[in-house]
Amino acid sequence: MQTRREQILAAAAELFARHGFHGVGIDEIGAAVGVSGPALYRHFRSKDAMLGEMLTSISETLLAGGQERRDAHEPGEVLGALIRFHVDFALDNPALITVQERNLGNLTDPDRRRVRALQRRYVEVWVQAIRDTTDGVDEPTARAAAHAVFGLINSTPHSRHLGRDGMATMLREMAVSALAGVRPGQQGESGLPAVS
Amino acid sequence: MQTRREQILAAAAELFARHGFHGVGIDEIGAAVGVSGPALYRHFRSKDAMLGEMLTSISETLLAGGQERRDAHEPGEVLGALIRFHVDFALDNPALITVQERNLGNLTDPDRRRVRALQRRYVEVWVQAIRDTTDGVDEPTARAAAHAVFGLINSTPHSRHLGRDGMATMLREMAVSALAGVRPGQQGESGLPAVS
DNA sequence: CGTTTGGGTTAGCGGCAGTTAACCCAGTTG
DNA sequence: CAACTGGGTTAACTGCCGCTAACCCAAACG
Repeated sequence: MQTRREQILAAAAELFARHGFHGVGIDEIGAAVGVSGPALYRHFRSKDAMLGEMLTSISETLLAGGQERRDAHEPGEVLGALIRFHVDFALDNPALITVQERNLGNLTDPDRRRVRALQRRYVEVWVQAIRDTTDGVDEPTARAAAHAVFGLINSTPHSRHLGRDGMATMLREMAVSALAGVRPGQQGESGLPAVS
Repeated sequence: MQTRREQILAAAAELFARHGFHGVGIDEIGAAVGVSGPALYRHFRSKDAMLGEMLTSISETLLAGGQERRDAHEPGEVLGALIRFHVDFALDNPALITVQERNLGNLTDPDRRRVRALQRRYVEVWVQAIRDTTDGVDEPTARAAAHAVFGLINSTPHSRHLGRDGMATMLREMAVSALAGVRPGQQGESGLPAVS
């Protein structure tokens, strides 16, 4: 059973994922849990706060899961465990994954800082695992590779053709292969610097 | 040199990518091109129309590029060409990629249908190329794999650590490896059916 | 040289969305 | 059993946002 807050957050996540943060009204969220409109203010200080809590809790869950995998496995096994973990999370929480990807920009400034910090630490776990697995790969490359694999795994919500388990196996194998394709060596420094 | 419409669309794309469609006001878009507010209505019928034209033109560009690659290469070479093409497009138009990923849901109904149709055809080109390369792989799997690779390549805007060319090489290699990791065979039918 | 036209301006309207106010009412609880 | 409290309701305020109106003005053009 879920507490009311969780119930609301789940419904809101679904809606935010589909229509974007600003595309969803307070009344719709209320309607989705059977109460109408301003009743939500008994549970959350504001709409922004809902998104804030949602994204913070996702990031915390990911970070905690990542650290756990890192601490519970031999260095050579960590990356595989991380992949399994992330694939499962993405497949079981497609709405959350979508919201986290799309709506970082709609967070309030302090919330965004918090979430960014958590995400950075999660990525760091991956970076370490990647560098432990394929040695010789520099840190920026490992970070970029991690982001690329997140993109691959998080593509899940956009293609629900295979069953949940078929999808899981395919994503795991693709992720493993993709990371195996990351070459150590040249820093790749040749293009223009970032714009932003 | 760009026509005014293109200039506006480019600015709008940048803003939509950062703050989401509903997070950007008409006035901000105007300000971004040096005119203020309702001047945009000399060039577009509505804000919705701007997004519509933006996404339609992206999808058309992708589809055209995909078909071109398919027609200009031996069957065995098509997939590689598609990868190069898509990687280049994503790296050179990060804002557009972001908007296309995030804001499909904010399109007007007819526009969304149009864009979806174009996207489907683009995906179909990939599916064909994948099945021609790794034979034995069924269509749903190929489609899911295509989406996964899009996710991988489109992760670009979120990680600008390497230079443009370093990023390009890495993404190409990861994409190739990821697709090489797609096994033919079992249909993966074991999970729950899609929710939506 | 008058006039059409493309592109711009500011003022203002109408609607909607987030939030607050005021009120209500079941349970629990001393 | 009175009183508190948690969770709900509807009405109303306020500010923003998309869009239209009305007006302006340079340059092209017959």
